[in-house]
Amino acid sequence: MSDAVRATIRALPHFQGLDEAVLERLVAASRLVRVERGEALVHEGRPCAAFYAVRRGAVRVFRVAPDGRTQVLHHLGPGQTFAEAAVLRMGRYPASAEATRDGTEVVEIGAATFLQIFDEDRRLARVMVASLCGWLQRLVGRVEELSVASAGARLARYLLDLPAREADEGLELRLPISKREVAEQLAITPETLSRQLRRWHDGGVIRSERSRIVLLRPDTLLAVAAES
Amino acid sequence: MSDAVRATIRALPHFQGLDEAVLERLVAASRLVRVERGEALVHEGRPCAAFYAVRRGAVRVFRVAPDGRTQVLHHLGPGQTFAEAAVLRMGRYPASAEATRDGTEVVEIGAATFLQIFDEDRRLARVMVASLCGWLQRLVGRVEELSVASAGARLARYLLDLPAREADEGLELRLPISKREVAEQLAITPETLSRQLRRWHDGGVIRSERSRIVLLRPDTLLAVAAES
DNA sequence: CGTCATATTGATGGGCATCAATATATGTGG
DNA sequence: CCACATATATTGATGCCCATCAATATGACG
Repeated sequence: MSDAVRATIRALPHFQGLDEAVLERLVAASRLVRVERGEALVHEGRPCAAFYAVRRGAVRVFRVAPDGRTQVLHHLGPGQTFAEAAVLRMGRYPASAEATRDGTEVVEIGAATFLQIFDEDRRLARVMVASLCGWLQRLVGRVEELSVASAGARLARYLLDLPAREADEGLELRLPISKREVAEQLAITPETLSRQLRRWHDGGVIRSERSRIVLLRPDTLLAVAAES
Repeated sequence: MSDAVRATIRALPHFQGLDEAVLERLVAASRLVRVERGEALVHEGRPCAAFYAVRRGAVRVFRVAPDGRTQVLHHLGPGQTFAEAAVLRMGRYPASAEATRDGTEVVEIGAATFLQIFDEDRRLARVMVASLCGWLQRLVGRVEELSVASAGARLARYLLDLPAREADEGLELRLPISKREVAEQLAITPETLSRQLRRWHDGGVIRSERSRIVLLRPDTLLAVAAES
């Protein structure tokens, strides 16, 4: 039980190079939370008391626009963290998060202890800052993408960024999330995604069956990703 | 000369509450840079050696897509800073920046000294982290905006966020940058911006002459900003 | 096997970019 | 001060991308 928390925390990039005693304080301030698909972890606007590391399953971070439509900011998998920024700022959560898989487990790291250690240990400050900068760069990339890239280009980039392995006919990869979720993350509709895949399929660029996709001509996708 | 640097640095939110001696070290590590419109300050991909605070004029931060199109990430005015994230990460600049006014002055703050002080002074760490979180939240807002909001809604939000003053007929405001630049920042074309303003003008929502705009019915704009 | 979420496919329309032409500033040198 | 050059702004015509609505298909799972 507590071992699971300990293992997750020790594996986080944020906490590399910290003393044993400090790590144990963090472990003591944390707890394992298990949620089912659709269950909320944090609510936009609520005062924040912790940040989270995903241990199993998947989590999506999203905002709800005034008119009720939701925009997914990130899909997170095991080993990834969220809401550090809110904790450091000691404010309210700027977005909501919920599990998208049954049996999702996250480690909840208490804000108070964390902030205390942040003030004591210089290394933590540096590593946390690096982590925040990583988020910044990812977001900058998304802003650029959303404003200049077409739906096809965004999808091409997404596919090319997935882990793939060599196969007879080309690069073989698996969608780690459902197509609906992929569409959400790329800010397109599932219909558009489906049509785009079919166009590439008909053009002999990919071979697609269910969540398994083989890139027959990755160079063509690279061209699409670069274009428009 | 050095007084200008000193005044700018002392006024930055990043450096509030620091000791005199520390501030002077920062001043010593900084220099005033004067550039004309269109001159570059930092280049995407170059190793970073400093971050910047705008003292006079205006600066735009942008990225260039593979196909040559540029996307403006931010327009910055006096008192605002950029590239802190790159410095803290000690990497390369993730975007380019250039002046958009003649006679623009920025204070260049050397990375080495800054990082040294960052490690020594806990307050600086906290304030810098807060600053980074601010950038994060702004970017999150832009991602949301770009993916769910229409061009009209984005423009409405932009206008409503500008400083305005009461006038006889409504709220009077001035565009701080050219309409072309506004369009760039909102990721729309100047034509679309022009047409949208005209539609509101014809509808009696605004009165627009050159860069001066009077919001006759701000509530209508609020509704547009909330919608779609 | 029935139920429900996910996926696919078609038809339609609107928003916004693109191309093109003109107007209006803004600035420069004679 | 005017003529010219250049950037910015406006307006129109056209078309495409993509969302929306709707229907069906194909899973997943009790």
